[in-house]
Amino acid sequence: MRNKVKDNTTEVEILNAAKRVFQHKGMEGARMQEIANEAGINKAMLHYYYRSKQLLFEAVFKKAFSMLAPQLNEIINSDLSICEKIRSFSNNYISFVIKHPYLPNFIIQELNRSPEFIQKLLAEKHFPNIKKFSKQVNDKVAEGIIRPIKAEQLFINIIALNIFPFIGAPLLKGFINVDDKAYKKLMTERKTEVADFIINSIKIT
Amino acid sequence: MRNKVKDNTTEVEILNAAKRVFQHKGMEGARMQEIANEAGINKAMLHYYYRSKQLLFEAVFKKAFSMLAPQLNEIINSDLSICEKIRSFSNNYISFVIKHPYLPNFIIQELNRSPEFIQKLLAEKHFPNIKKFSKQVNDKVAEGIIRPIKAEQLFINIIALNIFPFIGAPLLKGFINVDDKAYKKLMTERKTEVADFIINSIKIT
DNA sequence: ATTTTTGTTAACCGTTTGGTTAAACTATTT
DNA sequence: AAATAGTTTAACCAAACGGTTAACAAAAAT
Repeated sequence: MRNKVKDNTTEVEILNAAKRVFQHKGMEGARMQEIANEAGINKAMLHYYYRSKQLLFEAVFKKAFSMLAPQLNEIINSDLSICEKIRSFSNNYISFVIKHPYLPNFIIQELNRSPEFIQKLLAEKHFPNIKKFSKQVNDKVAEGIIRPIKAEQLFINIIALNIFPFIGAPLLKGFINVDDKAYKKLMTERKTEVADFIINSIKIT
Repeated sequence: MRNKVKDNTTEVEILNAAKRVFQHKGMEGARMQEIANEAGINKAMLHYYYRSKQLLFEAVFKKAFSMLAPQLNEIINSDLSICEKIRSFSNNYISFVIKHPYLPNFIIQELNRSPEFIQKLLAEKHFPNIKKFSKQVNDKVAEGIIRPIKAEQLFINIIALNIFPFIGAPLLKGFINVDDKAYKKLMTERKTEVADFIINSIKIT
């Protein structure tokens, strides 16, 4: 029937250009004309392929979110031990975000702008659920393997220690007074540092 | 000469209205007309008192930042012990942010939008410097009182654990699947939970 | 070969935006 | 009470915005 080897470079090129512009400037700050320029095509094409700014934005957002979701799933639904989960997630996540430094801030910022959006995500894909991780933590606490802590609080701590340094980079760079290069080195150290910090806190010696 | 009891309620009212609108919608999302409506006055007054959107925004931003800076200073330049600093800061900061939940995200978001802005802040006020805290940590590590950790990493961890749960609230609420009330309860618990978590990690038993 | 569909562009459109202006109103000074 | 300075408003403006249109070019289908 339809030959699916259609020339889709334009559609993809738009999405990539939109990704770059949206991640730097956010939904409100981004301009359709700028995205068109970035993609090297006419502005009307954006509407031809994605109808509206809102829909183009959602396409970009969902793609960005789908790049992070699997990693978060790992911490929740793998069969590793708690400590292994923490080491694995911290290492993988930080390595990933060093390569895509605008991603976390983009997602967090836009979720704050329209918090109802999370409902859409929660409905569409089988959204990660914390239950398994929760049970695992509660069991280990009961067994006396790790210090008493609510699973929710531990989860928040893991996410916070991994994600925040990238979102708060401008602020933190100012406070600890380092340039981009030195800051990036700190982030690289955190691949193991974060896991050690968490495990030191929860492990009973 | 000039009677300085001038009726400044308009100027102040504008700033408060601008604060509300900017903190909810950000610089790009905020509309001058909306700020005027929020303040219950004519739009021209905004320009009469603050000349431009940019200057009005900067006034709001600096005021917001000046509400947080002293608390960050506490962790850096007080004479408390490290553990006392952590307990005091976590308790005070979280209590404060529960009352002003939009503040951290507002500041982080806008610093990411224009990271050069931090230079302005760094120049104007005597910006907090991490040196004293840094020395304190290095000394205690050398004395064997706390586990080996870079002062910068510990500082980042403290900030991350305290600030992120508010910035990442929409995301975290989705993941751990709780409503606003339950989430707020978690935040209240964190007033002590965060400090315990950190101190457990660094204290040598 | 020619009709139909798909892809692309320049020009255009109505609305919204931040910002201005000139006049009116309200104190305060003289 | 006249003049002056400060405050507030409605009306206005040019530029920028997201989005549309109509004409056209390239492929595909007939």
